[in-house]
Amino acid sequence: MVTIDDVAKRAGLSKSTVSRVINDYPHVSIKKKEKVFEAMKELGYVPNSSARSLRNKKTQMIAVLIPRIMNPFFGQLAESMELQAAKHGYQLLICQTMYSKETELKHLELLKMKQVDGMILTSIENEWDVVKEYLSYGPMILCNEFEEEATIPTVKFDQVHGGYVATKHLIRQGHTKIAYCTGGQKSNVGQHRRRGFDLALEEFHLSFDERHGFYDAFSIEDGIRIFKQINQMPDPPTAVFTGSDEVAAGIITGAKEYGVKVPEALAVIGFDNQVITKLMDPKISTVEQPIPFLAKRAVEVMVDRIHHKGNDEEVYEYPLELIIRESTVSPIRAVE
Amino acid sequence: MVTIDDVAKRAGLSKSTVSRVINDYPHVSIKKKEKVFEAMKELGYVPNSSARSLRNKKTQMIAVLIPRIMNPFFGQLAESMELQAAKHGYQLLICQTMYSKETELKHLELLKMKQVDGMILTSIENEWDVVKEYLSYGPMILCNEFEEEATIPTVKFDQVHGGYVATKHLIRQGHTKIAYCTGGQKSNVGQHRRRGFDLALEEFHLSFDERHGFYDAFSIEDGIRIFKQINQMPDPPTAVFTGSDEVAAGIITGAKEYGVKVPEALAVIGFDNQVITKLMDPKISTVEQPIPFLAKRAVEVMVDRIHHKGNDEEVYEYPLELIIRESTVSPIRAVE
DNA sequence: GATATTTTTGAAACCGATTTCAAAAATGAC
DNA sequence: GTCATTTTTGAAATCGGTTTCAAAAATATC
Repeated sequence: MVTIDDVAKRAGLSKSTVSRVINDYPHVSIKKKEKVFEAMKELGYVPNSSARSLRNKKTQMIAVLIPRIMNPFFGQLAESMELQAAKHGYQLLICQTMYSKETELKHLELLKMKQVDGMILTSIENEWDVVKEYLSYGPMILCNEFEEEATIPTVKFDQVHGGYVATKHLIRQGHTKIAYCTGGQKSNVGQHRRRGFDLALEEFHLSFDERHGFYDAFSIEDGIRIFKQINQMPDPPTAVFTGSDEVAAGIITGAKEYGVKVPEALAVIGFDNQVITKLMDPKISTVEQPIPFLAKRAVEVMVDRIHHKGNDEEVYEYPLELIIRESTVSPIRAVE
Repeated sequence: MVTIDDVAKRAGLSKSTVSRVINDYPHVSIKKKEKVFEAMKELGYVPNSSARSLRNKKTQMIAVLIPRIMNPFFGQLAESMELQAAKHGYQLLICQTMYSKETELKHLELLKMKQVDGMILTSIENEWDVVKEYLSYGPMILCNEFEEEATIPTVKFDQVHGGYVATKHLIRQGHTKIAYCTGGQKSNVGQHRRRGFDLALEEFHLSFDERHGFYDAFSIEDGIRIFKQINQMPDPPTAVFTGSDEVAAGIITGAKEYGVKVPEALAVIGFDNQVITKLMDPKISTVEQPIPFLAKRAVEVMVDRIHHKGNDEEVYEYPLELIIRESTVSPIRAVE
């Protein structure tokens, strides 16, 4: 392995000088600088990153905690963040919690070990009181998920508004019995969406039938299962608000199997605006979350915090936009 | 920051002894061992990972090069690898090349810098002659993609067979004019699939019309575009072999738009067996690649190579399985 | 040309762990 | 209790960089 000492010897200089050249410090004569470059090239020298990290107390790595890569929302978030991090000279360490508290805690240790310069949390499995203990070990920010009482930078979507516009759209289509169907009702993201949902109902003086609440919906399979439950109800809902496009796709798939027409007999709205919304028949109405913007800002804020710029009270909120397609628009039922 | 010296001082011992306890070395009396554990706990000590890496010359990190996370095939591969790597005590550094030669080269430097203990290549953008130069800097293996002349461990699918069974299936359904529609014809994965495709045609004494070859198909949009091209042909194919489920989904979506019936007027077969195949109407016939097995073996081989176990000639090949659904099975056309 | 000032350079300390080597302590054999 | 052997322990070297500090060299000032 070629070390800085080898380069120094070859160039006939001290390693201090070589180090200065590597880091582009001033006070090195052009002659010697060239000698160093020549020696580096001849030997194919590249600085050892562990040694650099140890001395600089910076690893140039940022960890991002996501539930799992194959969740399209988090996958896209991770992809965008990786590209953005690279632009800032950082590696992104993608850590999957797989929805497990223990796994999340294990990943949080990375901050203690100084293996990463900072940590971006996109979901939280443990109680905030547990997670916040790690704040003293390095910069942490929230992205997507959030905590009311957390005093760390937060980059999020306006989930209340997202839940509100989606629900209002369903109501405007003439629906009064709307099912609510999401995963992780514990999360604040989920709670805010629910608040938006409730807000819309209130505005139109509608009430919610608790039997129409499903809080374990994550996947396509969950959507299919839930459709079956809905289909057996004596007084079924005529519309479903879902927390993800996958769940919406599942419900539509289930409906097709049982010959229930979407949107005529059952309107379904998704969330995220994943590609699948444009492929399903009918195309799925949904709420778009501008993920790349969120990712970009999150990485920027993280990099700032690593360099002690910005402050812990920063909160950035991005708007969500309703996208109307076919799965909610029934000519029979339309009010306006 | 709490260091091993702080722990040593607190326990009234030397850091050598503390280090022995941390690494569970023998020859430490039970009494002192307990003292060390107590001190570590009181101080909340965790070893600094950069320091460890520098001294051990091991970072416990493996890099995996993939084109991009949002490509479902590579996303699933990355997800499976991450979980498997964690089991072996390794972090997985997911590096997206975004199909760029330069980005790939930049990531390869990680091996030079000793930032990772090894590298798994799942796709190759540069010429192999360029890539192989990095072999001297650390262990590298191929997973999914492969190179005939490469002398490094390879974990792959039997793509020839995959292309063959899919094509044979189409032929058996009575098709004689089959379009071929993939991305990256440069890759060996693609070439082997094509070989399987050609093999099946030969077997049934069919010829291939070069106007039915599309080699720039990666995404759903590409599929839609290609359908339009096919639809305008004077003598169009009656079946399409595609390199991914997304492209197949795109073609089907395009066909729907133009009122062309799948599979009656156009049979379409996908590749990968992604969830989308079960959601589309018609459900997409496809070739399943057992990604988790591939990922598991790749990580195992990588870990072995890091510990100088195994050898560079290892090649593991996994079979691909045809999955027949609706997009290729037309009652009108069936031969058998 | 002597002196003051600035620029350039290298020796040595340092980052936080692991490992070697030799000394100290404990144990065993008689 | 003495000597040989084994176990336990710590001082110091090491990994490969960066940074400090002081000395050397170059330049400026008069």
